[in-house]
Amino acid sequence: MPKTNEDACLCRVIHPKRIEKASQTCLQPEEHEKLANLFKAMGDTTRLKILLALSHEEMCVCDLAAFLGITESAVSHQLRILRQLYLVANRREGPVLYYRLNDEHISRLIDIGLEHIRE
Amino acid sequence: MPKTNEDACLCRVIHPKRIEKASQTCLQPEEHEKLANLFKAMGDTTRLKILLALSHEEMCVCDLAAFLGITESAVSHQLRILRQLYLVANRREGPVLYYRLNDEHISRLIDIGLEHIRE
DNA sequence: TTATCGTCTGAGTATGTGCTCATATGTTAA
DNA sequence: TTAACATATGAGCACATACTCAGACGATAA
Repeated sequence: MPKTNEDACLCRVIHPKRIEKASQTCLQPEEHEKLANLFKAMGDTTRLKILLALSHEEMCVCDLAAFLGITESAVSHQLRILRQLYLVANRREGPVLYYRLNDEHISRLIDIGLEHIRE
Repeated sequence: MPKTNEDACLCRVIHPKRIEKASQTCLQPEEHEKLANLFKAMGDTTRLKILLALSHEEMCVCDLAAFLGITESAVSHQLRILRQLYLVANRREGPVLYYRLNDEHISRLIDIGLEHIRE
C-alpha cells in the first residue's frame, strides 16, 4: 500500500495536510450558496436559452414565450429566478417589461463554458 | 399601448425581428445540453466544494469524504458526474485515485462567478 | 370608474436529483 | 490463490424543481 506522502495518515489513505489546505479554499457559507445558485440558475436548459436570447438584445416576456415555445407563465417563473440572482434586469415601457442581461459576467461565463465543452 | 418599435406585431407585443435575432444565438442542441450540464454540475453545493477543494491540490476520495463530512460513496457518485463532464480528471497511484481539476476553465468560471456575486 | 392587456404568483403535479445502503470491481500484499 | 482496502455502482427514498393552470396584480385607455 503506497504511503509515499509523508503527510499520509496511518489509519487509511487520508492526507491531513491536504484537507487542511483544502479548507482554505472554503468560501463563507452565504457566498458558497450564492455561487452554487448562480451556476444552478445557468444550468437549466430553459433559463440558459433565455440568457442566450438576451445576450444580444432585450426582449419582453411575450417575445421570450413565443421564442421558447412555452407559456408566458413559465417564462415569468424562470425570469423571477434569474432576477433574484441578478442575472437579468428589466425596464418598464408602459405595461411591457423588457428584460436584459444584468452585466457582462453572464456572457463571459457562457463564453468560457463554451470553450470548455468544445475543448 | 406602446408600439414604438416598428417591428412590433399587431396582435400582441411580440417583436418578430427580436425573436429572429434571438434564434441566431441558439446553439446546437447537443452543445446547449452540454453547456447546461456543465453549469448544472457546478450548481450543486457538494460538487462546488469538491471543485474548490481540488483547485489547489489533488485529493483522493478518502480525503474528500473526510473533508466534506459525507460518505465516500456520495463523493464517488459526484465525482462520476464531474468526470463525465470533464470537470475533473484522475491519476491512479496503486489502489488510490487522485482527483484534480481537468483544466483552467473551471477555476476561471469560479472566479468570474465570485466576481458576479460580490458585485 | 371599467375593460383590456402584459406580467406575476400560488397551488398542484410529474420528473429530476442527491443521499444512504448494500454490493461489485479492481489493486496490492501475503 | 485469499484477504484487505480504495473506489465504483445500482437500488431505493426523500426532497427539489420546472411545468401548467387559475387567478391576482399593475398599467393604460375609454
